[in-house]
Amino acid sequence: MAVTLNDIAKKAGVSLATVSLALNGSNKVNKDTKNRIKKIAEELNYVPNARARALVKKSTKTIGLVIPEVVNPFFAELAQSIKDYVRSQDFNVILCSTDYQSEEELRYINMFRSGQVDGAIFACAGDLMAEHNDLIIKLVKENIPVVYVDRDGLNHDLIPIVKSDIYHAAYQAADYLISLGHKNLGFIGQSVERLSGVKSALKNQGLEIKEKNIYYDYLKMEGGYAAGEKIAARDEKPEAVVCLNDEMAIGVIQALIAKDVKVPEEISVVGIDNIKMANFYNPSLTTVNIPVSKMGEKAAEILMKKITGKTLSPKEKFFIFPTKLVIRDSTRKI
Amino acid sequence: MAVTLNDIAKKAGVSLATVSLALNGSNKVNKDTKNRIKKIAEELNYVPNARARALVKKSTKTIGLVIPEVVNPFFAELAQSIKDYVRSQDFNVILCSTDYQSEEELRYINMFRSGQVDGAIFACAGDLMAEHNDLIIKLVKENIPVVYVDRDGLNHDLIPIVKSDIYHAAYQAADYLISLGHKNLGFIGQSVERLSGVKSALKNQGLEIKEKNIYYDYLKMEGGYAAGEKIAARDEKPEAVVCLNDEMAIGVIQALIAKDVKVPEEISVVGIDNIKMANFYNPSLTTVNIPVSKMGEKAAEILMKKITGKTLSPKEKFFIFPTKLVIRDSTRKI
DNA sequence: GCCCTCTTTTAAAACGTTTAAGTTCATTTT
DNA sequence: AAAATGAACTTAAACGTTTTAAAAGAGGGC
Repeated sequence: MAVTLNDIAKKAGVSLATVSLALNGSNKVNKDTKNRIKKIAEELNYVPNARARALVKKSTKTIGLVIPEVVNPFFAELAQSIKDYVRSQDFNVILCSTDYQSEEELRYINMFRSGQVDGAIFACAGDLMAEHNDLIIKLVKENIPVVYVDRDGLNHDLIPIVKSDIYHAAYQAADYLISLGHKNLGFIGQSVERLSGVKSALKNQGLEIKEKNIYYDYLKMEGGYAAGEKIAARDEKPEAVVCLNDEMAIGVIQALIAKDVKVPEEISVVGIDNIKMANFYNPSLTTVNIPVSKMGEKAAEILMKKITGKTLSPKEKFFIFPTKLVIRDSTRKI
Repeated sequence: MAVTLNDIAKKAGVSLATVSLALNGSNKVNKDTKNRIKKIAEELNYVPNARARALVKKSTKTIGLVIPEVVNPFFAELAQSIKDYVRSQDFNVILCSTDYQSEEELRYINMFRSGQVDGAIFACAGDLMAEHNDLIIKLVKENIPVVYVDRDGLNHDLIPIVKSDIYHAAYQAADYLISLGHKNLGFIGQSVERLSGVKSALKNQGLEIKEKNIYYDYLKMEGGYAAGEKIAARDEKPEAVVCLNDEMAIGVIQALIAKDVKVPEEISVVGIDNIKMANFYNPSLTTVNIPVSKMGEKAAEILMKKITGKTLSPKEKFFIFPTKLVIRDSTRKI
């Protein structure tokens, strides 16, 4: 059905090889024949068969992007920026969301091994995925380059990592709250790294976090809401809370407001990420900016370098982005 | 480097065909040899080459999903639901966001023609993309099935369409505002279909929309914010506004609040879509639910039917989902 | 007319599968 | 004992490119 090189060859009265060479712009074929062939290809509405080409070129011009979910502004922005970069190099991205399921990630790893992609980016998947690190290293050894985004791996030579200083982000958030005069802080979410950032900011001022002010809720808005409800129900509340991310922060605020606890008058709330909504929420959200678009772009750039066989600078093997406090209306001075 | 059927064949002392048959579970090969072959394949860590398989099977087990942007809760949810469905059939999705650029869509159409996907879904792209409808029809005739989601096409036999009754959604929104006692309505966004829904709800009550209450701003939060600022600056404001989508509604509310115009006390605002944030915003947003996940799933289901050569019922060629008013706190009775 | 060189074209292998059409050999049928 | 059947396996073509090595042709110099 579809037009092939052979069809063009017959019509042009030349061999298939000449057609291939001509269409790929080889300078070994006569200019006139080249033009004639191109014209015929145009007429016949020829499109090279990507599947056949992939087989011989050993490349699909496609990368895999593994993220927990697209329905999450942070990952959506990451996906967008990665897609934008690779598209500029004529690559495509296969969307691989795992929904935080370990088996799903496994399925993707196996798919990658089959050569359906030329490389892959794995973004922050939580600790449960750590068990796959060995498999991913195997993948890399089988010549499918991988780069990590905000995910811990041991072997930066094999798997470059692009990350933000998430520990420092939490530190900045807590430190700012302390500077506003808050002493009794809370933390919402499960993240060892962030929690320890908060703790060390407190420690620097001779303060501590109370165990009962730590809420290990689910890392989405619903989780934040649940934590907010529990806080609202307490007599003696924390004065300010740091949330794992902006979505949780919004959930917390929404729950507090629903229970008539005023933000920031009664409790200051700060998020992490600086998603777009942080600026449009009411009250607008004080947060720590994570330059996710830049991170995505850098990760894509590094991956493309690996795919095209370029060598990486040491810095590119462990690329860390700074974070920045963004002050808005969900926090106030005591 | 990578293990092939041939390697296994040699090691097992059989022909390559037998190996292929055995691994694909054919019952034409002796049980013992089958097991022996499978064991060897396992030992050698064999993974079938997806590129080679794609060539002979004329299928990549991949579909393309064309959306304007991922960074948009509506499309993110659409993408997620589509991905979930096709994944259950062992397919993958290539993320094709156009950023509302017509040329980008064109590039994707050409990529699809090259056989890199087995089918594609095109989601609501606005009127500027209409020029591609003919090309997309050509694509379908070249045996790449397509289904539209909330996008107008003429030929439902060739291109099935899954949509929500967006006209009715706007009608419901306006009708509800009228029932609350509002007479002087506004509309924000560019959408012929939605605007006419609003107009006809008004007409039914002998009312009309004033031209100066229509704001043709850009369909994102920033656009909503811009419109909200303009409204806040007016002396005689509309009593209530219908927004093209929830994001715009949030932008409008944020601008109004920033200018000390109370929502809903002074102006009622209603959105369309019912994104997750609508429920978590403050005030929570009255909106009209568009069942985007269901739409995505249905579109994926229909596309898979076409890919696997099943015939569609007439209903599936034009599948329309009902919308539903969701009353929250951004509207109030006069 | 012959040898060289240079340009242009072609044949054929390769990529790694799937699968239709054999072949072989043991077993059953007549 | 010859013929038919059937199970188990193999051969080889096919998928549509790319690419290398070889062939063919065109001039040029002697």
